[in-house]
Amino acid sequence: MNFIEEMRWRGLLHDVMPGTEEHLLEGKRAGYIGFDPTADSLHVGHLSTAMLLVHFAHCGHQPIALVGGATGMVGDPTDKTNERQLLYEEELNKNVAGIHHQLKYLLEKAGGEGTINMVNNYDWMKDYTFLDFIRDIGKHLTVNYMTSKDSVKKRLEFGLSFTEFSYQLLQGNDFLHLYEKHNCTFQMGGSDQWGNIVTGTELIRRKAEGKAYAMTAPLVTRADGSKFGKSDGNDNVWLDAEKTSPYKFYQFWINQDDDMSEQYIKRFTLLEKAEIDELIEEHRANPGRRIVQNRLAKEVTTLVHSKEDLDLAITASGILFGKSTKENLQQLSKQAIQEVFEGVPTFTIQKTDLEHGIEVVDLMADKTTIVSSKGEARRSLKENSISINKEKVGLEAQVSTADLLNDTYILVQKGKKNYFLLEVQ
RNA sequence: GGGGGGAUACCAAAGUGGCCAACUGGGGCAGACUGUAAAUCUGUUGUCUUCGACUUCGUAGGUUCGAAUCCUGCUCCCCCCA
Repeated sequence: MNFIEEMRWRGLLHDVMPGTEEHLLEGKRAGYIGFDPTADSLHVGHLSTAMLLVHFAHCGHQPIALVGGATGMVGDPTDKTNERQLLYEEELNKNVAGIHHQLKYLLEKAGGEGTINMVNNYDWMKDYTFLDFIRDIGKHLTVNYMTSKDSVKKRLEFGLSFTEFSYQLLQGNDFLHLYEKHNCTFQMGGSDQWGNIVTGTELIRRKAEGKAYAMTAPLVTRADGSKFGKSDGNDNVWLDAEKTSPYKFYQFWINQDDDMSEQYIKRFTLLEKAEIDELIEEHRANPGRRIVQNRLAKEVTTLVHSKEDLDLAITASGILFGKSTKENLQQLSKQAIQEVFEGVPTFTIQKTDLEHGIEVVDLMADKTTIVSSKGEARRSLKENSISINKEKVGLEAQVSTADLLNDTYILVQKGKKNYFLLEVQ
């Protein structure tokens, strides 16, 4: 299958070096993407680039995933306005291990065992001495060339340490190394990586007198246009089930608006063009059924987590968003509740607190962190946004042991989408 | 080294002695309408024992019946001249 052609219809082709398509059509090629260990788990932003490798493998090529044990120590200045904080070695090692594991799992699940070649640039950088490096690598590139990169230029005005300035040399050297040792002639990445990638192909041309190719994909943005993930806040969607539960992960995809879901289904699933076209057509004919969102959520949750996690997420979503009532909830067994609400924030409260009834305000503000203050608790009650066991409650409402589901649980809902489970002891 | 300007809630930005828990915009959170969408409209966005009280306007003091607003020290930021 023609990889570039595939990328083109999926809307994943932002920039491509001339001759790349022909080069890839000549036979099986090795291509890589680098991931810096900025956290111990990948997030959806990484997933979008990781999918490039998945598609690459799917088209019959050899994917190489590089974990940046070395580059992570330095920090990529791209899209950073401030100098990056250096990571401690211990934290770095943990991050490398986490990311390594996730990438391997993901790629093998999508492409079969043994499809992925995992490398860590720390392995070839750790014994490289500074002198050797500046003589071997630094000699081939001019500072003029390096400073002309956008990632550097933007920072020159505000300051950029020599450390981060050197980042592109490290990434360039990675490409050179893979070219020489793994016959890797192709690098992919997000569109912000173009500068760093080109440094690599340039280095290969000058030092190894070889020819290497590259392509970048548009960055995934949220509905509001901001870039996914990285270090902004905790609203990131992580691949690690501990950080973002499969249920939440599933909901993330379900909640995408129409435009986004059409983009995402091309990017994040391996479905064929004909099938996707059909889904989109069906969806547009009847948008209320959210066909694309549902399929997207199903595919991605299965890929990243598992079929079992998906089934639970669907069951949970059905109960939470379907027309279920208090009676439905009461019919659930204790075990079913536990399974369905896996990953929903849970608070433990004392049974004695409930015996004589307790004001909902006190319950939410004192016994849990559903709201951050009593003022907020009252406000949300006035706004009519709080439900207990699927029934809206007002300011005066009280909760007692009579409200317990299965003698153990109370389901609190704030707004339409935020659920909390209270477990009585 | 000299001169000038600034620091206000999540962000931006008004307010320059009492009408200020603090205009306005963005963001957030919710409600209505919907399709768990978008757009739109509405409410809300310091804390509490909530028709009232308390704590907030860089920081520490002071003046005053009363200060985000005036004075002094300190810290940090920006600009201009050398």
